[in-house]
Amino acid sequence: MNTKNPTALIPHNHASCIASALDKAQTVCQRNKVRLTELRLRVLELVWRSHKPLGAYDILAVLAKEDGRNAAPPTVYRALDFLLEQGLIHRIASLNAFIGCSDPECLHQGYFLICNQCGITLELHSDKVSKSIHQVACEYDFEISHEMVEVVGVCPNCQV
Amino acid sequence: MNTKNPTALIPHNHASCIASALDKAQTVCQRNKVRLTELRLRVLELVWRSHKPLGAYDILAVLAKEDGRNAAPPTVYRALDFLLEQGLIHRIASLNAFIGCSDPECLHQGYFLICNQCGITLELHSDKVSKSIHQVACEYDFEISHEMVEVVGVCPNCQV
DNA sequence: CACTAGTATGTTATATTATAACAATTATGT
DNA sequence: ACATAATTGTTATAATATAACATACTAGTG
Repeated sequence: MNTKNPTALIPHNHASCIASALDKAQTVCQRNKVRLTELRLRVLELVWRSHKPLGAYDILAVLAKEDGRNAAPPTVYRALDFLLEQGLIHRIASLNAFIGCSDPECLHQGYFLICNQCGITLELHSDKVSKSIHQVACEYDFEISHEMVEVVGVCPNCQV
Repeated sequence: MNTKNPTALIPHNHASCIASALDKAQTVCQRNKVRLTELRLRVLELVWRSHKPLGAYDILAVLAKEDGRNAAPPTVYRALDFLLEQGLIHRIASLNAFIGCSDPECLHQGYFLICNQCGITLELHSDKVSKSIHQVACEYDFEISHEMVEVVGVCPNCQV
């Protein structure tokens, strides 16, 4: 019953994914009146290199290898914190890793489908999921500030 | 619209929470033909000391202080892994911590409401949430193996 | 009972992820 | 150019987790 074919799961020109993400980031940062510095832009680009979540220390390694920038962890974590605050990336708690936000221009919760074979991770925006969570929280008189939904399984490409 | 009053959020005889959890654990382990050793039982008891998720190193500290057992991390992590496998506890990914499973006698996914003020964490079993997640996964032809739903917010007790 | 195979725990070392604290540098508005 | 704030650099360390191998315990078998 596959009714959706997200870009991440089909062959595509990924360069344009990256370009579009960096473009949107510029827009968002201008709107928010914050500075998308060279470092932050570079970290965002690295996060967007694939549709798989990327760890902070992986980013550090690329910065060292490709940019000759022997940065220490705080440098990367600060850039990641900035990108998180601006809604340009999400953190995947179950993987201690980060992934580009598919729609940074509007604030939202991200729900994720994570393939445990290939690592590709889809970001969903499901009203049904959102509503069911808010409803059950409401039943418990619980005031939601943040939702984390990470669904691990096997993507269609990796199913035998 | 508070329609539910979970034990964790109201004053209660917590000793009986613990006793009941340890009791159920015995049952589960007998059924699964696995050994609930002294250490594993003790770790489970510590996890059940409160309705707040407990870190592995907190457990280590209690073992050292109260039991004079100067265990190293692997000792605790192995006990935790065992308890996870038997479905006696859940791991809260966003907190790197562990909480007792409220209904270990049947296998299930746990959805959690986590209070960011007092730390108390409720485990939910919501068909609505479950169905919405499975439905959206199905739309993407995604085969679920594990769901993580951790909702952070403020519990009724902590609301101003 | 002694032996053995399997399970559980102990121990040492180290990997991985993340943050605190302070110094140096760079950008921005006046 | 100057003062201020924001950003990045740097050093050290905290917090979480696992690998690898040694020892001890348990349960079943002859």
